[in-house]
Amino acid sequence: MGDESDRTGKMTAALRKAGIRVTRQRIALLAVLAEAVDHPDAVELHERAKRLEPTVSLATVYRTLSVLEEEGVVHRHSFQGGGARFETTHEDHHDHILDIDTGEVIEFQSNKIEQLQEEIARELGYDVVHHRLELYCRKKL
Amino acid sequence: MGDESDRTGKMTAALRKAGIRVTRQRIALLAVLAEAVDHPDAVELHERAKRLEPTVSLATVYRTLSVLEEEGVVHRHSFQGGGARFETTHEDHHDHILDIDTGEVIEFQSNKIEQLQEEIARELGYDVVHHRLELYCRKKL
DNA sequence: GTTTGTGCAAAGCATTTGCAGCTGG
DNA sequence: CCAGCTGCAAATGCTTTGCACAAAC
Repeated sequence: MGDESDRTGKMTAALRKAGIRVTRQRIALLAVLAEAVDHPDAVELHERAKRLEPTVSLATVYRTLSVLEEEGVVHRHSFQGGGARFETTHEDHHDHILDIDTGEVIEFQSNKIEQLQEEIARELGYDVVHHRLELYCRKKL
Repeated sequence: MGDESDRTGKMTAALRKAGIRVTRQRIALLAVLAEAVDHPDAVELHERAKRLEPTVSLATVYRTLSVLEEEGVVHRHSFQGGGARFETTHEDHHDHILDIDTGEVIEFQSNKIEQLQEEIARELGYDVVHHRLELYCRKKL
């Protein structure tokens, strides 16, 4: 709980820093994002936020998510099937495993793969600006 | 030219095999796909196909692409920004580099990365069914 | 002749936007 | 106060679909 309000605090601070007004709707969304351990989509975030602040509209959820994304506070993922899903940015970069059957998202991290990517791009005359790596998987029996 | 009609031939064969009728519109689309070296989207494919067969509609392009995808004849890619882009399936599996500035697509292949992916999934109790790896890059100076 | 494919226009879906009113600083 | 938000509803962009006609086999 301490952690959670810390994160919310950091987020509101980020809003303030960006010269952006701190409204009831935005606070609600930030709280929801802070406590989310899954990777919810906009509709899901909207539903959760409405429980804290019934006046939030889906349009505002989208607008706020875009602002937060620009500020680097959240990441937007466009996995296969359905709409975008969001997560709060955390320290370490990571990629995702998606459980095909359940839709569950598992995070992982591989420096080796990262290095190989850079290497491949370099050999072809490119610099990697960002990448997308998703493993669509099924649980082993 | 021989190669190209070979590929078209293989594709029509694939249609026949799937018990699907071979129509003028589908032949046009197949020809366009066979000669495409880039990764065109549906609208672009529609425009090219219309040059061969003016009666093709965009709806049919989409419908045919879905059939071809199910038959494993083409692959659909959903890169960031804009709609889906298509390419004919070729022997070797590969991933993509996307030039952020030009939209150009470069293919590459890395067994090492592939192996690492399997390894990571296995350790977490998963089998990789398929994956998506895209490097969004900028040309080095 | 059936059965399947086609064009057209309308519908779907996720997301964005214009606008008149509300509200934070 | 007044710029910056907000909800609402309408608009967007890509893709799919219902339907009556056309064309494969």
